[in-house]
Amino acid sequence: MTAIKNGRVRLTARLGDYYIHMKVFNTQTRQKEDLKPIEEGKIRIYACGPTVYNYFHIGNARPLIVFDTLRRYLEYRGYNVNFVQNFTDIDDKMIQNANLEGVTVRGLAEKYIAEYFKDAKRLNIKPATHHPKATEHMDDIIALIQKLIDNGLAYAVSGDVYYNAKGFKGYGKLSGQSIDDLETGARIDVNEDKKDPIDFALWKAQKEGEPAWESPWGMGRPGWHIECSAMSMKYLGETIDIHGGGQDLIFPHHENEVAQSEGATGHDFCHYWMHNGYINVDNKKMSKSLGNFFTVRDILAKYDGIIVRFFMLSAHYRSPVNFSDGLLEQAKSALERIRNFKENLNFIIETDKDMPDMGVAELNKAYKERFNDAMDDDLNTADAIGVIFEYIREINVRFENGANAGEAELALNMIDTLLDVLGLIVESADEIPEDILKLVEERKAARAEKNWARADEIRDTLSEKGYEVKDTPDGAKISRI
RNA sequence: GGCGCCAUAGCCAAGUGGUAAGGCAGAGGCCUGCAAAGCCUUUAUCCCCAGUUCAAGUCUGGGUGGCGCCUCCA
Repeated sequence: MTAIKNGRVRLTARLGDYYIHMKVFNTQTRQKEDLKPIEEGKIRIYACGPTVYNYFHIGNARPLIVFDTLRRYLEYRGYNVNFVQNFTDIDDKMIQNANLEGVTVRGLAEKYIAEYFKDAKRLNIKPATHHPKATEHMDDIIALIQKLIDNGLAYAVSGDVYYNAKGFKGYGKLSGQSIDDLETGARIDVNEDKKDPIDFALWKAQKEGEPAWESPWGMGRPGWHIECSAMSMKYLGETIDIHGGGQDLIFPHHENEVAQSEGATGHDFCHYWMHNGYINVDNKKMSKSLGNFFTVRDILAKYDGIIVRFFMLSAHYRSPVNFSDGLLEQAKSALERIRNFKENLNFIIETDKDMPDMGVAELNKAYKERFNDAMDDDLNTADAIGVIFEYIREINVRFENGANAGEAELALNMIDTLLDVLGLIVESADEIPEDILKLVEERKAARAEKNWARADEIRDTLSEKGYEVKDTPDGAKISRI
């Protein structure tokens, strides 16, 4: 199969019965690689979800939006995507905030999981195929820890269980660190029970007043990393295609997941590691510990979720992006152009002029290919958005003097399809109420008599009622503001 | 100290070694009763210095500036 881009012919490799176009940047190899699914036509993705101890912030929103977009794109390309995103509902912060809010850890989790779905919906993030919770998978977690002990990669010490990092020969391969370097940089751990400073906890013995579960090592709770290994394996099998998350999870979280999963199964845990860049504020990483973060909830009070989503997708997912009100304003204006385009198309459909076809079908094909090429190139959403705007101009030029409804419908379907892949909902015009239509008619009469004062007066009235009227050679166009 | 990332117009941003997409903002114009939308024109010695090459924003080396991971964090 060939694809023509910039006048040059690009050859794509044939793999099995599929033509695999997509390349993704793999953190482990630090290069773009062809995405070859384990199972033809299917993709298994695990993305680390939020710890549900508070509303999620704009930094958390980035991986949610990025991997939701990846999932949407793969589905659009015909893959069956099994997308798993966990909720961490037990850890130190959960316990701390539950105490602060005077609720149980479970109550805290329930509250913020519900709030998560509200915010996610406004960002147009689809629910994952599965949303497993750590506290509901204790048996799986415990079994996995036991297996690591049996494999000689973990040891129990007075109710705690630690992973013997040096026992896993691949330790450090994801983050590109050698064990020795890690050890040099490791902080002195107060815990004397660890055999080595780089060992990490798989199970933590219960402390006074903390929630705990029964285990072969006594009452306790899982360490930070083990839940992802256990739940990934349960829902996606021992080897997955893609694992996603923020760059700050590469070490230690994902490195430890590799050690846990591969230490237990003896084979590859994940083929492609995809990590998104940070959201910065004033060029500094936004983080919970620095306290310079904005919750999505706060931002949504001022900006539509789709504006936030567009803002995120307007840069490549691996680049750091600065966050500010000014940039959201720019995103808002850019979306306005798309909205106008759709409104103009709807108007053309209503008007339905008797005009010859203008080659929209061919145009759609060409632009869809360019859009796909952009997305195939490591999910280059910024480039894909550029393609959408170029398409908009191209159609605007061709439809300068109107078009037949069929052509406009083709264009509308095209733009809706592409926007949907990116998860960008741009609302079409609602039904216009009778009283508004009457005013529009009245204004039309006034204009025919060149009674501009009256025409402008009606336009103001319409504006107050939330409608905007635009005059075109083919009549007045009315839309909601 | 170890590992790594980034630097493209006023702002945001894409860019496969062959001569700078797109969006926002600004200026001028077309259209228009006015307005809006749309269209056209316009705004870049691609951080600096060397090198490789017929050709470098793109590759190599060296600077400068900014940032991150190695510790809870997306």
